[in-house]
Amino acid sequence: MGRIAAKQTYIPTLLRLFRQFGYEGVTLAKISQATGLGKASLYHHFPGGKAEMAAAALAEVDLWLETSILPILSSKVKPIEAFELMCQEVSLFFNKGENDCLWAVLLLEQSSKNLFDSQINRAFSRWIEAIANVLITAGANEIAAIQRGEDAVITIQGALILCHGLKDFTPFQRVIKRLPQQLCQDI
Amino acid sequence: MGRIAAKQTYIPTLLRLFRQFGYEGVTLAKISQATGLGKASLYHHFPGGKAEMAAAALAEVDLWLETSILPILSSKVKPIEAFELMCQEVSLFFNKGENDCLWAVLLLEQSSKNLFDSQINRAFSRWIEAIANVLITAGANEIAAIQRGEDAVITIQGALILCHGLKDFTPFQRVIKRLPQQLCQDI
DNA sequence: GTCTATAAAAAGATAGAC
DNA sequence: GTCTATCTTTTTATAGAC
Repeated sequence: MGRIAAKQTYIPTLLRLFRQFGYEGVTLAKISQATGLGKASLYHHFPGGKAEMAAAALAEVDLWLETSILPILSSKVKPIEAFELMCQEVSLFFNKGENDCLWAVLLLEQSSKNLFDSQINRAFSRWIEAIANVLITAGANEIAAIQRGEDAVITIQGALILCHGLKDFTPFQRVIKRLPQQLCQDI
Repeated sequence: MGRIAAKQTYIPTLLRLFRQFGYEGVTLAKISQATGLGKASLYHHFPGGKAEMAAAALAEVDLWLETSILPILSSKVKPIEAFELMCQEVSLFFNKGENDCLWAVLLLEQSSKNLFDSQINRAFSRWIEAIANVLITAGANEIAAIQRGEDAVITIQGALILCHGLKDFTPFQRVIKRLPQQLCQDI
């Protein structure tokens, strides 16, 4: 197995660990146990150490956005249908609200050097812009469209936080179900 | 200065550190530097170590909820006025969106033992219930009222995340301004 | 490509003087 | 109540055998 393919094998585990415990909360011991690899082997695949492992997890989320979300929003279907497909993917990715969002985890930690901030900034911006473009194409005012894109991200991120606080994931499912209509309201 | 009074002196600093870096991201070295106290002195005030220091910071947020938010929602003013006062306090506490929320930070970290989960759960529940009670008193349906309370928390938490991602705090101010009307809509 | 062993640094915590 | 010094454990990271 080539090095790139080998790395791919461990990335879902890395993503799970970093979004669950945060950057500082993940230790090489935890990673070693979760992957079944010794520490030295981890450094073979990720010479940059923990920072490179977290970067790989973050890249996986970027890839999800690029391949599972943005294409839907660039397709020619009606806005309401695009948003329904988007919400379906979101619900799947976050396991109906039970998964944390790696973006939020890394942002809130503000770990020493803000290693990942610009990458996360770009991801948020691209998502918001893609939602706004759907609405603009449908005739919406540009400023209102961008605000709705922001509202969508706010709703998703806020619902994930609330649900983890309440240990009740029904609010996430409720707001996700409402979101497509909300985004198209009065457009 | 008595021990309790002395502790009080350092709590704002502790709150700032823990909400900025998270539980795992805060080190005793950082606390020592930020407070100007040596490590041993910190243990004099907080024999329970880092966990007790984080608990003190969290208690400060609880106190804010109890003294600055819940009384407003128990007062006899009109719902729209109560929510406007609430949002004013929220904006102040989070410095117009620039401060992180300690609840969110600690929740997302899921640090080993979930030390603070039940406390945060109770805080969210109390806040939601207080908002719902305002609306129920004004004649709203109970289930709808609770959902609006959830929506308020979702909006606040989500906006804080988004703003930190975008490094732009205007969305927080926008949704906070809109929130009172939104909560009273069609009630 | 994985391992054992080990180093080097950082972090949490304590003892005891003042 | 604060300090210096020290201890213990954890964590990151590397060397080198297989």
